Amino acid sequence: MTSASDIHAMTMLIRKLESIATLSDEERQAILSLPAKTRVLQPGQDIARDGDTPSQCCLLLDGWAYRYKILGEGRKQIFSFHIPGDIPDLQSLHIHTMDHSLGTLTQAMVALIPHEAMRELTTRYPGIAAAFWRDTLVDAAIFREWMVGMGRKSAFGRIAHLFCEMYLKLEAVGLAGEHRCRLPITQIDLGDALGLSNVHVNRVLQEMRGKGLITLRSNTLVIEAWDDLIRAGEFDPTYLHLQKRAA
Amino acid sequence: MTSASDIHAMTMLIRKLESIATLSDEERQAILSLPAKTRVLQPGQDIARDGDTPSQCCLLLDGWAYRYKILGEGRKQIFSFHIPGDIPDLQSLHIHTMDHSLGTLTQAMVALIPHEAMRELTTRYPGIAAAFWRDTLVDAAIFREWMVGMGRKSAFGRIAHLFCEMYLKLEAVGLAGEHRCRLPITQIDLGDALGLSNVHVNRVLQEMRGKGLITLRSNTLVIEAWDDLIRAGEFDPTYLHLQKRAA
DNA sequence: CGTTCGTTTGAAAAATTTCAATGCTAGTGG
DNA sequence: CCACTAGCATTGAAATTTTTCAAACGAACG
Repeated sequence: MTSASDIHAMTMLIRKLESIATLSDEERQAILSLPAKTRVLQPGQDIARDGDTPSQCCLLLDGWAYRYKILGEGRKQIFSFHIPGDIPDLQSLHIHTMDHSLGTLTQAMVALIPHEAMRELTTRYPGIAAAFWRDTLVDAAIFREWMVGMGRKSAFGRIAHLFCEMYLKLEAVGLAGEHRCRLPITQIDLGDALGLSNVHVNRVLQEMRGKGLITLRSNTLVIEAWDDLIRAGEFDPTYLHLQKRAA
Repeated sequence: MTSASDIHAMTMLIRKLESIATLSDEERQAILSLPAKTRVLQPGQDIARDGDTPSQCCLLLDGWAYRYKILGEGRKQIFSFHIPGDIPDLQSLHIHTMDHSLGTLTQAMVALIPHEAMRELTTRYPGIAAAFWRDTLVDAAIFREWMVGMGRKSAFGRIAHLFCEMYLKLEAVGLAGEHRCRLPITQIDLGDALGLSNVHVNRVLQEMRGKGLITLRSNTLVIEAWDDLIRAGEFDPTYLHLQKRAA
């Protein structure tokens, strides 16, 4: 189970875990020997659906994914955006029925790891279990931060906050720098994530551009005024619980 | 460390864990021998504060607690309400810095369990670790459901949904029945939890009363029309991941 | 070159907040 | 036992934010 792409897959996972936890050599080795099948997925494809009972976890190697739930009357709520290194459905290891869906935003490469292998690994290495557990806890901390936005911040503040968050998450795995990153999220998605209409998102983005805070064109975000953006979003990176701070 | 109240404490914890997971006899025994100190707290007292680095977990034995974060200009976001059996700061076991606060809503009795003891227990019993992990995952599932409300539901739907959720959570630990439960949450708290002004909460509650859905007086909630309330809140209990369904 | 999907614009409508005052109730001290 | 207070609930009116609707525009793709 160690084809070239599988080794790449597990290296990616180790990098991600080490951005939020510490691993021993033995633990790293154990992760490297996890079995996995890699797959390439098209944009807009579902990886797991609300109501499913998956038997494997999905490690995102390349591209973007997102978690969401469809309500009636065309309403949709997006819970999170995921980038390479993430295991967006890690929770399925202990929560057997999906209470939301997971899909791709872009073309994506994923590694599928059987739950059974993950359970063996976590049973045998409590330190790895703790690292995975911690990952799901950071996930929850991000949910809380989004709740703060949806509950108590203006549309402007919410969008600003999301931009700061995505930039730092990307930077932590080496996919962003110089206040510039890829952001393959439509204004409709942005609205569905932040609880806004796409029309309003559009207007707020224009306002942000007008104030010289950002540039956002063809899926590329450039943060022109980091400090101002942070202030507008009342952003404090503590909740990301990154080991090496990158703000 | 096995005074009468400590045994009561761990029995409470076992009951809670068994509402969402399955434990073996040996695991139950191990939990019963956890060390703990019980404390009585006054209403409105903080158990842990944003920025703290706690060294123990708090098992709620009696009374209500809640998690929240204070923003500037009098804004506040409440993330969750907690009832007996919950460990509201279980996450502190793997996330060392609090990114929000935990306080009491009513007078409360808590059992404090050192992190060290929790770590030993979870290292030695992967099944218990999995149960605790699962508990934090359900916690996250509830956050997601609140996000759906704040992002995509009307004030009416959000409040209805919260009432359904709290009722089922209480019922699962034997603290509610016959569509009636205690609810020591002010209209201000309700607003801070759901992202609404207290004034608007008040108006929506009147509307709910007018429609004969609920009665809410002196901290007691009576759900007069369960089916209608579920429909209004678009409530589906799947996300609570209770073992014994109680809807 | 025609679709399709996403962005942009304007105008009107709706939900919700804010402000400011008043009422209510339980607990406190006299 | 009663007045007093603090915290919560309620009300009305005006202001604001955000949504909805409807249409036009633009870029990418086959």
